[in-house]
Amino acid sequence: MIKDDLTNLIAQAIKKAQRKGDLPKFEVPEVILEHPKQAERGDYATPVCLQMARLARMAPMEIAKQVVKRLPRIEAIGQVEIAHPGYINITLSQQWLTQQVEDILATGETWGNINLGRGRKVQVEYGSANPTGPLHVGFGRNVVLGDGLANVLAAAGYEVQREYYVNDAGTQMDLFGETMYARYAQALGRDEPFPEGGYPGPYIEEWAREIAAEEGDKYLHMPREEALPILRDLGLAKVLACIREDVESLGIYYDNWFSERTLYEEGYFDRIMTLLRQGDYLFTREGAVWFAATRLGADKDEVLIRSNGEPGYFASDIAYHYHKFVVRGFDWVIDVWGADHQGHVPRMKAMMQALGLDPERLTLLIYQLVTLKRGGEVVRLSKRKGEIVTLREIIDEVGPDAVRFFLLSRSVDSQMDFDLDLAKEQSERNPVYYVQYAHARIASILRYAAEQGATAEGGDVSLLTHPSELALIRQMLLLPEVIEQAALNLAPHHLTYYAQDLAAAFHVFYRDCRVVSSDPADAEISRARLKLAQAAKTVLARTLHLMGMNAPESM
RNA sequence: GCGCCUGUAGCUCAAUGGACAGAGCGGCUGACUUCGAAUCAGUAGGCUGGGGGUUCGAGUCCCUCCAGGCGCGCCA
Repeated sequence: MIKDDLTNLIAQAIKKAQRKGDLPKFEVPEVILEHPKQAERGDYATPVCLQMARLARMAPMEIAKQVVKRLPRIEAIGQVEIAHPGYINITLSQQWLTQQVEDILATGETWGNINLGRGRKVQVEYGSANPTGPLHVGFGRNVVLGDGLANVLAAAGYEVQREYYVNDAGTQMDLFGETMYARYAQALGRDEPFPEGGYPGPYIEEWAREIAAEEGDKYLHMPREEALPILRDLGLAKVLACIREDVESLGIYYDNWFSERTLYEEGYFDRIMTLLRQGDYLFTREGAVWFAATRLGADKDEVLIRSNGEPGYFASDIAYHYHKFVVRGFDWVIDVWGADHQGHVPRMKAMMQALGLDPERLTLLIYQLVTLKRGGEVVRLSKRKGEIVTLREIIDEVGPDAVRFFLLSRSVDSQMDFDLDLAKEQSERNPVYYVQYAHARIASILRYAAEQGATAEGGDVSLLTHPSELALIRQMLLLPEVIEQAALNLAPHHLTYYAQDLAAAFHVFYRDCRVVSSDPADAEISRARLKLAQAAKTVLARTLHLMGMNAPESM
């Protein structure tokens, strides 16, 4: 990536100036390259000479002179300027810029990839809701964020695994089983009472009716204790199929669905308990077994085995993460959590230490919760009453691409409002369609060109000299940097802004530059512009795909 | 009370400690007789919640106050 090249060249120039005695010896700070807000100042700028002023005890302008003197003029560098109070501004050469179009065309859909991850194995776990019903709308942000991040990390050179954690053990699962049993019995006409605290909602009744239709009434003829786990698992299969369908309608496909129950069946729970006991991290209080998280800096201790003998969720979490790191060997694990789980982060970090693992290898990515609105009014949800809005409803109402774009478009730290009416109302003129329109428009131009017998074959990209052409190329070249920024900061929302900028750059190019012309005199520039349009289509499609959206040929 | 997050244009939100704080929507004014007007151009709109501090330089870091969200269970 050109940015890295320039960064290295500047750092080398500084060191060379030091060796030659033009600058005093001091430790060179990290060279930061940024994009100046004013285009006249060039493509890249660095304030590094300002930072070095104190170290060198020289005026920043003078330092900059010495650095620029030692900066090799590679082909990509067009102009280098020193600006008050000590910035170095670099403008890319036009020749090099236009050549990048060929580069993009040759590389294709993988263009923009970088090697930040160096093949390290990272797991992104997201969407892991309790499998007791369809995905709630609140989990929309979770899966969109997790999947978008996974895409970004894959593009940044990590080996990524996408995982869904199936919470198929524990008391809430038993309660779900009792609910299924009651609904199943009711579906077959028996007057079975609804369990205390059971799961309301029409979908469970529907699954129970399906099971009754598929399996008949045989489970009513066996003891309730025997029928419960069977119906629980039949129901679980229905829920998981439903959840899978929900996420797949957003274009999300998991690599692995990991069952919590297997942690117990395959002995990992026992193993971590042994480990924790050996580390002296366990103690008993009031009949329960606790994890001494406060000994490792957490604010509270946590129950592992409740006084009724049942392991709590945290025990599973420890075994689960032991499995992720020790058994499966992930270098890095990212769990995507809503802000309502934020308080557990210190105990997760304590757990890593207790397992002898570097806490840095576990990232808990916390996003703030979504407020659902309809026409400016907050939609109040009551899980207890079964008044939930499902993710499915939102997808059906707004469309999968718009759901992904909107939910991805805010930083994780931003509490966001999702106004359904607004999302639909804007459907003509919202950024989702703005970006997709640009792609469809290019596709249309390329189709038109083909009809007219115009071809990019043999096009000379060095003819691309119009400011709008160069601006479009510059915008395309930013994708690797956007991917890097999104990967480093775990902030895939940058993609949504970049996509709009890229689309805008194309629309401006379209306004200013005729691609397919009937004038024979334009044949040469037309071929070059077809190359540019093709390249822009590639980069736009890539960006849309990174966001999990479709790149339509027409709309 | 304690912890985490947030407060930026009328609304929804961007901005790796760097130069004059940006975008979309909404408002106003313009542009389709050759490639898609779901587009483009122009314009109005800000003491970045208040106050201190660190820094050559702060929307960004620290302290404090105010306001909002989420936690603080032998639920997950």
